Amino acid sequence: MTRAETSRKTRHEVLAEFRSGEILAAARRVFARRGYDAATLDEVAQEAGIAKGTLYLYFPSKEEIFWAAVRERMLELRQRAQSAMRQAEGIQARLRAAIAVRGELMRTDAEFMRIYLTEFGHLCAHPTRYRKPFRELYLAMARDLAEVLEAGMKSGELRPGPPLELALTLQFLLRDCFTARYMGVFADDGLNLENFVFELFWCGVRPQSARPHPAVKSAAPPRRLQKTR
Amino acid sequence: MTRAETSRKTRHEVLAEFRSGEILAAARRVFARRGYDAATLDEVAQEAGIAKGTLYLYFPSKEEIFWAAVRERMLELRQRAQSAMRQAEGIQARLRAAIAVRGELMRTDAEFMRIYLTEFGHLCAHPTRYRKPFRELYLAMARDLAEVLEAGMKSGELRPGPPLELALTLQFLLRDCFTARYMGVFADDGLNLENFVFELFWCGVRPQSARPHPAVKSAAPPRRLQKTR
DNA sequence: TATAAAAATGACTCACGGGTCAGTTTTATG
DNA sequence: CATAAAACTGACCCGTGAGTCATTTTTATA
Repeated sequence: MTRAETSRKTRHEVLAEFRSGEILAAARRVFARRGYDAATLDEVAQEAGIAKGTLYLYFPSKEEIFWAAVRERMLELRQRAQSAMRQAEGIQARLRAAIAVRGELMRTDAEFMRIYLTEFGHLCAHPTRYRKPFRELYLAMARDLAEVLEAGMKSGELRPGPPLELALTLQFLLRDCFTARYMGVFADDGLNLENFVFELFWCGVRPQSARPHPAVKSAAPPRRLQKTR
Repeated sequence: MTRAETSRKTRHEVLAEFRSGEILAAARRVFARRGYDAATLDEVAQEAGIAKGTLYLYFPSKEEIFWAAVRERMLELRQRAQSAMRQAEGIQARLRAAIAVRGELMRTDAEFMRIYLTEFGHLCAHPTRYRKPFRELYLAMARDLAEVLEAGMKSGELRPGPPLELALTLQFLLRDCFTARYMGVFADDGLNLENFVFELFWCGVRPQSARPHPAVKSAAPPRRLQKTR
């Protein structure tokens, strides 16, 4: 076997990869619509335009399909966040970059977002085969952030605190605020979510100057409590 | 029918209420262990020490049992939070009181906490019969908090900002941090969760004095990144 | 104690969906 | 084109669990 042959993917492998990708995309749509438990593999197969049996040529079980669909996106997210943070300079810019990458994903991949938002609790808490790898990936992203925070604390740009816990907190805030926006609880306009989260994380709510919370457009007065919607 | 008769509960009603309570408590234990979907009514009945058919004398469906079990505790939580906030004086004390009440529930009712943490996403997002009332109750609690925040903004104790969004954010933070603690991701010692959340919400992470983040015990140095556990 | 009403029971039904596999179609090869 | 291998199909199998109801047990009453 030549070098070229070992490094190049065979026609079969390329096709298999393509098909897997299609299946995972279809799966994300269905899991987003129904949630993990209510989703059926019949529906996933239909969505992917193949027969149910074919799913089992590419994946061994429903659980594996789900986890593969989620992992794919999480790995991408981590990659992008890492490189965005590396490119930025200074603690503020790095945090904003990390936030922006997550915001970007939320905006562009509604299916993944919905899965992430609704299944997060189960992903973390219930003893499925994929709980451990999920936690590890989630924690790894938090650790990437925590390194930035820790560097900021050393340089004096941040006040000292527990870096990993603060990093997790920031990840939580982002997920939650996007959930809330998605659910229609957060105002749809006049509130830049990424800015809102950054500002809160950075400054908190107490008054330190006459400057208003920058999440509010200066034109608009502080919003009044809104009715349920 | 005399006045006394209309206001007093009959023996039958008292017993029925007691039995319902037992069922809901058993249901909370089972839903906490298994999650909504994996929980079976056979197990709930066994846990309650009754036959499955008996469940249906008190509740019409699995969904209703679940929602009744959750609602009961959420209503209690709201009551307690309201009265705690009313008793406290000043914005700081009121926020701390609201946090303390939630922390207290998390500490004393592990079953409810686990349900709340793991099913939150589904509760919010999926079109079940109980989604709307759940959202309303959750939002109502946020609005209670938001009123306090808004008063603080008017009095200048807080910088201006969107009150409902900030209130929701605080609720999110609390749930998430308790989830993290519960999952063993947050440090088990040296980190007072209620204090940590309050401080972050109040001050953010940027340096404003030499004072370290009070969430860290002064004796302990800032914690290093920890390995997955 | 006799008897009727209320409460409780648990075996049963039935729809559902994950997973299988014998049979069919497509593709690769000589 | 012939033939074998690979890919795909979907009807079927089977465990599961929500919800039912004929029967039994308990309670209230006269």
